[in-house]
Order: sequence, then structure tokens, then C-alpha cells
Amino acid sequence: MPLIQRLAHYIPLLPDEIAILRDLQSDTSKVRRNRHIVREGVRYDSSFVLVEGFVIRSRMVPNGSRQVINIGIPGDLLDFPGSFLESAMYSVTSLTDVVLSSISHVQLLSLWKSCPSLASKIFWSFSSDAALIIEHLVDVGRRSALERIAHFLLEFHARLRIIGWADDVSFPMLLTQEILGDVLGLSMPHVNRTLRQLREDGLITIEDQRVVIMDREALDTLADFKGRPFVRFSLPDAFQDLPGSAADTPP
Amino acid sequence: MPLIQRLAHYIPLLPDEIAILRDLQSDTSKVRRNRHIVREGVRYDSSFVLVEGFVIRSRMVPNGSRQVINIGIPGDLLDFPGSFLESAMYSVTSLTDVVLSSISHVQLLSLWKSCPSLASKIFWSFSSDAALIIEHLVDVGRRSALERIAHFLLEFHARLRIIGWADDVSFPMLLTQEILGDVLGLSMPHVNRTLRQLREDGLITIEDQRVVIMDREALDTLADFKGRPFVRFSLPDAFQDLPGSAADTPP
DNA sequence: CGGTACATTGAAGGGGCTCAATCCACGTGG
DNA sequence: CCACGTGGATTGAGCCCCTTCAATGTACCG
Repeated sequence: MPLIQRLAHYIPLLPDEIAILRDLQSDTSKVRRNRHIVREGVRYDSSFVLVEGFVIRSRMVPNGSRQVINIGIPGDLLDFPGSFLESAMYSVTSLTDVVLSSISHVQLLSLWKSCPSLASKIFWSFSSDAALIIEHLVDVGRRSALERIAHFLLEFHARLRIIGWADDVSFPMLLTQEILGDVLGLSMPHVNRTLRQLREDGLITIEDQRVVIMDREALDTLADFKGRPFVRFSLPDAFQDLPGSAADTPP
Repeated sequence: MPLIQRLAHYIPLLPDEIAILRDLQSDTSKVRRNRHIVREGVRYDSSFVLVEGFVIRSRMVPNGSRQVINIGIPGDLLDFPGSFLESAMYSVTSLTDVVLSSISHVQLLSLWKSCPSLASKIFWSFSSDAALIIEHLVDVGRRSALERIAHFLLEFHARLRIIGWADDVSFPMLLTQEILGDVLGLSMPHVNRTLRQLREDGLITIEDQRVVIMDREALDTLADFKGRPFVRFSLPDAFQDLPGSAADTPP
């Protein structure tokens, strides 16, 4: 239950809420590698929780290139902000074999009545997705290739750690250099050269498809990465305490 | 009441909802030109509706440059996704003299109980902000300077039109070229040259601080601008009809 | 009338792109 | 078991878009 794990990493979840979340993810479906899950321009009336596997959300541009908006990892709620919009504004494609659980928009929104405290936590999750995109915008707009890649690696590492896919200093390299280029607005050859430079400078190594962070401090400085202090749950207590007392949940 | 105007442009608002919105914006405050309204890293417990004037939301990068996330125009709800986060992830600065109306997060969230249909409309508004940022990301990541500027001008024109600040073919140029550069990840001289090229190609003219669109079709093509079809309200009827029947409101 | 803010233009350089070749690991079928 | 195909990584050469640095122009304002 990576969604629960991810939320709980930031916010104490009440037993009730966990039960509801479990329930929401009851019917799952599988999608093979390299398939479209959501297609740009089409309308959907349910969102998806990514239970297993990885996806990319991307937009094509007429000149032939594409921009990857975001890498979806287990526990992510796909399709924000699409949930509220007329039609999907980007495609979602499976990067690996994937297990999804769909949640209709009606279900999602009715949470505001049945369990507002949980709803607020889910909307917090949307906010932190938006925050991620803003970070991404800053990356692409105002950082050099070296800074961008460093920043992306650190951010991705942080996200993977929360769901148990990374240890303190390393994580699996799930993206091809081509995709990494589409994420960061760079060409594939330049991604390659920049990664090499990071290696030569002793900041990272890459072995067996894993990225190993060799010099955390230098990377943090280079990327101006301050952990992710802003991405933390913060709502009026009135909303955290609704269903019962604000007890912690067992880990 | 630009917020009401903006929402109503997309979504029929019920009389009740309009009354509540009016009420929310009752106490206003003024801020002079070039002042900080929200400062990066600080925590706030209320959001703002921008009633009059223009603001920029931006992030500084250690190398001295900054990235403008978004231009706030009258009717915008500032501080998303900040509302849910521990601390502001970007600064908000007044571009002109400004009239704000603050809405505490508690007030905002309690709408989900007191008037869920309105709440869903406000959250739709957040979604469309997020959509704007995604468009922006695509711009900066994968479009040439010419395409970027064209796209920005069209998008900005569309937004200004909704609140009555633009006519069919022209709108006031509210940004300096320096700011435009910070929006689009370009240097000021290059913004200048690119604008000149757009002029020389007969796509736009700039006179008396107004941008005039001379060749709409060519601009649309260049920028791959398709109006903003995805930014349209779309929610299960269950949520649109809660307080009464789905009657239109008088204009 | 000098000061400030912004627009404009030029020259030179570099970061990142394009195009293209090569290499490597892996899987698959004969 | 090997030949081959395929997807991805790596590397090189040349170029161009955009940046940097710097100077000049221009409007407005106290």
C-alpha cells in the first residue's frame, strides 16, 4: 500500500482513514510496459492510484520533442490536475509493468463529506505534486544542465526513499538518458556528458543500474537542494481532528 | 469582483455561491507597488484573493537569477499550492499597487462543509492554476524563444480577456522585458530581440504599452496555442447540484 | 536638468544542440 | 552456440541559439 505509506510518511493517518484508503484501492488492474494509460486530450472520469511500477506524464510538442512533466512512482495519485479538468492535458505512459487502482472522481470528492480529514490529506498530496512541478519549472528555467541533473537526482532519490525504493545513498536508475533529457529539457548526448562530468567530479557513480551518491554535500550545494522542507502537511487543526482524537497510527 | 467574474466565465455560479464569495472578500487591504506580499520560506495561515492589480510569484536561484512562476492577475487566488504546505515555496511581489482580500485557510476549507459545490469550484480554480504551470513548464523546457514568447503572449491575452482587461486583439503590456525574461527563462536582451522579430514578421505590434495581435493565425500556429480547451470546469453532476437546481446566474 | 528605469543594440563567447558513428549488453531464433 | 537485431550508452565534430558584457538611447519624473 504505497499510497498509505507515502501519506503516512508526512501525516499521521487515523485507523479509519487507513481503512478507507485500503478500500479505495480494492480493485486493481494491470498494464504492461510502454502502454498509454491516459491519452492527451481525452476525458476521463476517474483518477488512478499507482500501486506498483513507474509511469511518465508527458506532453508532446509539434516540433517533435516532448516534455516529461513528472515521473509517477508507486503511491502517486495520477491525473492531478486532470481530475478537475475537461480533458487530460498530458499523456500518462507506463514505464514498467504497472498495477493501477482506479478511483472515480465521485468517490474522491465524496470523501469531503464522509471523511473530511482524509480528504484534506489527499488534497495536500495534490498540493505537494504541484510543488514538485514548480521545482521542476525552476530547474528547467534557470539552472544549468549540471545543476538540473543534480537537482533531479536528489529530488528523485528523496521520493524513492519514502516508498522504500532507495537507501541512504543510492537508488535504481529507472530512466533512460533519453527520458532524463525529456524531463529536464536537454538532449540525450548532453545528458550523457553531464552525467559523466558528475562522475568525474566524484559526486556520483553509476553501477549496475544504480545511482550512488558519493558526495552528498557537494551535490546539495550544486543543486541548491534543501531537502524538501516545504512539502510537509500543514492544515488547521480543526481539520485534522474531525473524526476522532489526533492519535498517531502504529508504523 | 474579478474572482466571481473569472469563475463565472467558466462555471455557472448559483446566487448563494456569489453571496458567499462576496462575503469572503469583504475585508480588503492595499499594498503598494514593488512590495513583498508573501516571502519565500515563511509560513502563512491565510490565502489572498487578488482584487485589483498585478503580482508576480517567483523563486530566486543562488546563481542570482530568478524564475517567475506565474503572473497573478485580478481574480486570482494567490498562494496555491502554498495553502496546504508548511511554508511558502515562492515569493509574491506586487507589480502594481494592489488590493488584496485575505481568506484564512480555515474559512476556505470550511467551505467544504458549508457549501461543497462552491468549494469544488474553487478547487477547480486551483487545478487550472496547476494546468497553467504545466503549460509553462512545457514552454520553458521544449520551445524556442520565439515560440515561448508567442505562447506566453497568447496565454496572457486569454487570461486578461476573461477579466475584461483585453479586447479581441490587444492587451496592455504590463511586464518589463526583464520580467518577461524571468518568466520564460531568457535573458533580457534576447527577449528584446525576439519581440523585435515578432514585430518584423508582422505577428504583433507594440504601441503605447499595448501588445496588438496582428496575425492571430500565424501566432497560434507558431505557439501551438489551441485556446485553452482543457481549462474548463468538469465535475460530477452530484457536486454541481448540491445546494439547489443548476440554474444559470444572470451576467 | 539630472536621475532613474527601461528599451535597444552590438560584439564576442559558450553551453548545449544536431548529426552521426561506434560501442555494448542483452535477448532471440536458427 | 553463434549470428543477428535491438535498445540504449558513449563519444566526436561543428554549429547556432542564446548569454554575457557593455554601451547607447529614450521616456518620465521630481
